[in-house]
Parts: sequence; C-alpha cells; structure tokens
Amino acid sequence: MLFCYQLLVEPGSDVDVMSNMFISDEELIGLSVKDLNKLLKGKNKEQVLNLKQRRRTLKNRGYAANCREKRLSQKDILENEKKALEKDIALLQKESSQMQKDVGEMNRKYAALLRFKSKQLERLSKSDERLG
Amino acid sequence: MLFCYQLLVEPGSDVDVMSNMFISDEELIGLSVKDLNKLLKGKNKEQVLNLKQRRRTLKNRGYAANCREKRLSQKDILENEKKALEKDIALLQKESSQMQKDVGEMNRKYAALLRFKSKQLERLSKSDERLG
DNA sequence: GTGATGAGTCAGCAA
DNA sequence: TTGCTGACTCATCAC
Repeated sequence: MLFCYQLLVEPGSDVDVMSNMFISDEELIGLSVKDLNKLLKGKNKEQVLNLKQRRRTLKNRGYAANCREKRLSQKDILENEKKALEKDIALLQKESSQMQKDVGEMNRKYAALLRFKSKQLERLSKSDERLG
Repeated sequence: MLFCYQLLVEPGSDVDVMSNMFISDEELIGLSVKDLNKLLKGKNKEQVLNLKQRRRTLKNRGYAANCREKRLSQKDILENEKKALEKDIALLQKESSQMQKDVGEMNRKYAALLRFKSKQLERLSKSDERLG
C-alpha cells in the first residue's frame, strides 16, 4: 500500500517524478481515459507513457486486491454451503430416526391386533361349533 | 521461472554476477546452510550477502508455489466434501420417502385390521345375545 | 483499454 | 533460519 512510486519511474529522471507528483493515486485511478488524455496534452512521450503505466499499475493493484477478496468470499461460500448441508443431514437423520421409531410402534400395535384377530377367529369357531 | 537473476544483484557489480554464475538455482536451493557457508569461505561480504539473498529468494519462490497449491487443494477438498454431503442427502431422502411409503402401507393394513376387529366384536355380541 | 489471474518478489509474522 | 501468507508487480489472456 505504501509503496514508493518513484520505483516505477526510470531512475534519474527527476522530470518525470516532478511531473507525476502532482496527481495522487486516487485521482489518477478515478480519471477517465478522456480526462487523462486532456491532462496529458503538451507532455512529452516519456511523461505520457510513465503516467499511463503508473495508472495501469494502480489499476492492477486494485484488480489483485479484488481477486484475493473474491477467492476468500468463494471459500466462505463453499464453507457456508457445507454447513447448510450438514444441518440438512442432521435434520433428515432426526426425521429418519423418528420415523423408524414410529414404524416400530406401528409394528407392535399391528402385531397385537393380529393376535387379537386370531383369538377372535378361534373363539368364533368354537362358538359356531357350540351352535352346531 | 525464467527470471533474470542479475536483477537481484546490485546493478553494475559484474564481479557478483560472475561469482554467482557458477551455482545453479537447484544447487543453491539444495545446499545445506553448512555447505553453503563452506562454499562462501573466502568470498567478500557483498558476495556472501548476494548469494544468501538469492538463496532466500529462490526458497521464497518455492514457498509461494507451495502456498498456491495448498490453496487449490483445500478448495478441492471443500468441494469434494460438499459433493459427498449432497450424495448423503440424496440417499437419506430416498430412504425417507421409502419409509414414508412403508408407513402409509402399514397404516392401510392397520386400518383394515381395525375394521375387521370391530366387525368381529359386533358379530360376537350378536352371537352372545343369541346364546342368551 | 479493462479486468482477472498465475507466478514471482518482498515484508513481516510465527515457530 | 525456515516456512507461510498478504500485498504488490508483471506477463498474459479474454473480452
């Protein structure tokens, strides 16, 4: 962040350093190409190239930061999706075990009813026998 | 990879360039500190510093590559874990819907049996009446 | 031109 | 000293 922009300039070319000192990074980035060209009228080729390169470098710095942030947020997204899936699984497992309990209960009741049914059938057949 | 190491050396110090040219990157990285120091016996301070700095830079290059690779593999791991969880969910949902079908079937059978039971009870009570 | 990204360099932290 | 990582620069690619 606090890098020295003189490093981007040919060593010893004080003129360029001087002429570039009058625009801040923020201003230089904010400028449209048109406005930049207006500002560059009457400067020599080297100065123009230097300023344009400085602008490109500043932009690149932003892109890089952007890229890093994107990487992080995509990681966050993945992690959150994973957490959500784990939550879903926990819920499904809870529902599943409840359902299994229900099925077991239902089986017990059904078996009891079946026993009742066979007893009744037995009783009926005896009763029928008695009636002849 | 194909960077120019002369850039790491003070500009104009041909001596250093010359003395550093006799060891390759791979050799320089592979060397233990001890062996490096042996090799550096009798060199002047600047040469020693230059070679050590070059070694550090080469190592850093490796660390950076390592770091990037780690980042990628961790992303892969996350994605694979997510896929596995999604698979688990699909299975659980399949099991769940099968179970629900079973419960429905069981309910129907149970209801039928219940109807049978009440009919039998009715029949029994009539039969008992007849018997007095 | 603009934006994104892999690779390399450096600063600075941690062990 | 070693290894790692965030920030930066640069090359390069796609649009």
